[in-house]
Formats: sequence, C-alpha cells, structure tokens
Amino acid sequence: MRDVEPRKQPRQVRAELTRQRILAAAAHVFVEHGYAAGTTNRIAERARVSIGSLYQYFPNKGAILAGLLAQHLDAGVATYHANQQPERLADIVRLFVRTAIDNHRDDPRLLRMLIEQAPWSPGLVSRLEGYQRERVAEVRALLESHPEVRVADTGTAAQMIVATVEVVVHQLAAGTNPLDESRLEDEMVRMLTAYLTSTP
Amino acid sequence: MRDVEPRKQPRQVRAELTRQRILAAAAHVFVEHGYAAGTTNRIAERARVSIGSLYQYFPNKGAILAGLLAQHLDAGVATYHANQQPERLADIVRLFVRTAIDNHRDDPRLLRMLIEQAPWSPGLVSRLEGYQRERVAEVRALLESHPEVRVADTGTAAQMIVATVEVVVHQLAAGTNPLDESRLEDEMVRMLTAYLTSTP
DNA sequence: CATTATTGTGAGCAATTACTCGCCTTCTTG
DNA sequence: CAAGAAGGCGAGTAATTGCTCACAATAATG
Repeated sequence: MRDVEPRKQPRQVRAELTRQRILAAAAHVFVEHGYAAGTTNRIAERARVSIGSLYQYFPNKGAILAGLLAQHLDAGVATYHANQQPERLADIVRLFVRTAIDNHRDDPRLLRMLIEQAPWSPGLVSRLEGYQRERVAEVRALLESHPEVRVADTGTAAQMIVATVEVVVHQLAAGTNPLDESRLEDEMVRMLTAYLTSTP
Repeated sequence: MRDVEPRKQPRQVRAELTRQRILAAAAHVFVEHGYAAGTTNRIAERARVSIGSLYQYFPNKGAILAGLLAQHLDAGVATYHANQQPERLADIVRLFVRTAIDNHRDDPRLLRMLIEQAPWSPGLVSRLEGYQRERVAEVRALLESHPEVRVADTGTAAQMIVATVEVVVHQLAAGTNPLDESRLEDEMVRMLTAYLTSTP
C-alpha cells in the first residue's frame, strides 16, 4: 500500500466533482459502517459512481482514507492561518487551541473512526508526521520570537505543545463523556501559558 | 465482535502456559507483520500451538489484541502502585510521568502497532475508557487532598493530566524522532506542576 | 465531423483468512 | 485403573472483498 496519490489527475470539471462525491460518500460510509465494513463497493454505490471509476481516482482503499485525512488537515491549517497573529501570548495560545477544537467539531464521528478503527499505512503515518513537523517548526519559531516565553528548549516545548493540543481531539472527538468545550479550552490555555511563562 | 473474554477458563497450569505463549507469540507476530497481516494461523504457529487451541482461549482475533492491551495496562497500574506516594506535588507528578514512560519502554513497537494499526472494537474501546475513568478518579482524589493544588475544577484538571500524560506514549512509542526521555520527563513535570500550582 | 483524450461502467475473479468441528491425548478424580 | 474432564490438534471451508479489465460514453480538439 505504498501509493497514496491519486491515480489520475482530474482534467475536466466533472472528474473533480466525481472525486469529491467519492470522498463525501466515503466519509458517510466509514462513519456508518466502520472502516472495515465500509467496503469500496458500498462507497461507490453511495457516491453513485461505478466501482471502476472509484479506482481511477484512488489506487486503493487506504488512499481514500488518506484523502479524507488530507481534507481535514488542510482545513485546519487554513482556519488557523485565516486569523492573524494576536499579540499577547495567552491569546496566541488560545487561538491555537480554539482552532483545534473547532476543526474537530465538524465531524467528530469521522475523527473517531480515523483514530479508533482505521489502520494507518506507512504512507499515511509519514504524511501525518510531516504535517506535525511543520506545525512544530511554526510553533517553535513563534516561541522564539516571543519575549514572554521563558522556556529553555523551544524545540521540546514546541513538540509538547503541538502534541498536547492534539489530545483535545481525542477527548472531544473520541471521548464518550464529552468535556465541556469552553471549559476545556480555558484549562488548556491556562496550562500551556503557565508552562511557557514559568521560570525553569 | 462482542466477546472479548476468554472462551474457557484455564484450570490446569499448562493451560495458563499455553495462553501466555499465545499472547507472547501474538506480540511478536503483530509487531513483525502488522495487525492485518498478523494472521491467527501465524500466531498459533509461532506459539507452537494448534490453531484450534488458540481459539479455545480467545474467541476471535480481536480478543487476542485485547489480551495484549490488558497485560500492558495492568503492568502500568502495578508499577505505579509499587511505589509509595511521595509528599511534594512535583514528586508525585514525576512519579506519574515516569511510570508512564517506563511502561512504554518495554515494547514501543507493540504500542505503536496498537495505536496505528489495530482497529479497536467497541468492547476494546469501552475497556480503555473504563481504565481511564479509574485513573482520572484516582488523580482527582489526589488533587483534592493536596494543599499545593490551586486549580478550580479538579475533575477537568484530572482529565487533562491523564490525557496529557498519555501523549508521552504517542511521542515516545509512535514517534519517529524520539524525544530525549529525561528531557521529556522534566518538561512534562514542569508543565503539569506549573498548571496545578498556578493561580486561576 | 473525425479523431483523440478523458471519464465512466460493472460483472466477476483471485486471494485471503478467520474460524469450525470431529477426533485424539493428557490429566484428574475416586 | 476406569471414566470423565480438560486440553490439544489441524485439514478444510465459507464468506468476504479489494480490485482488474475489456468496453462504452462523453468531452475536447482541429
């Protein structure tokens, strides 16, 4: 399962539409039936596309999953960059946290399925890692440029922060006892700012 | 896949031994081949046990996974309770963090497989949630009994702490760029204590 | 309109694999 | 030692399902 890339680059509009229909259908089917029972035939059926067409845009089942994930990640990045950097550290952190929370309110069940049921191919894992590396670098640069930050090793701190914020996903999307969102946000912000501004 | 419980209670010693052999073999095979390609036949073969015997102790493949997870969780709890409660808050937190780290140094690859590749059945998920609830309750009681703690809602705080510590797993066991362990430990402790002792 | 490129179709196959079942072996019990 | 219980065996199968391929339909091109 090395290929995660689309097999064919869409050149006509209807092609891109088909691709989108497949992804949308996949999201539905995966949530409804789970990953294993979410067969490619079922996805094609729901998308009103023949199974052959499906395999013209996705080389295998895993690639569909990767496509869904890519959509999600891209949305997150876009949302984050839509807002401009606040000045105060606490506000920056808050933006960070809130963006993460918002981005997972979209379809918690899809996220849950992604985390609990989907087997991650090596390709998917490295894609995730790349994405995470980017975020870490970004946060690190932020920490270094900000005077309030008193942490010794900004690299480790950045990794911690990015990782910690991702816990929010697991607690909100995958959690059965749903934490109150605003409270969670406040507590997260408090913890992270306390950490960043505490003297070593 | 509702059944996660063993099909037959071992009544003779050799039975328990067989069960252990199967689990050990499963750990090896799952790590080596991945979950999907880690077939039950392969596990039985490696355990030098017939496939029929395997299915006398585990009703299905998922149950083997659940067995491995249970082993891991139990080991963690045991390790933690082996040490006695320190007095200072920072030390308590450190014990907590270190226990988590130690517990995942055993077999990082197994953990990684568990997180990235294994589909979690509903039964497995609820088992995990139960375990987590226990830990949260424990931590909460701890927070409430400790004078240094200044956090407003101990319930949320406890959830945050337990969840955050579990990030360590993802970063150490599943991470490709392995963070330095002692540094991670220090940073985690700093973050959590800073959070707990900061004024709301 | 002819030609080529792109997109869409879906019956069916190849391959995998979790799991059963009838039977044998070893242990315990009285 | 008899008889029942517990443990062990492994060839075979039923069922699933991801995916191919030969072909048709539609759109762009000149």
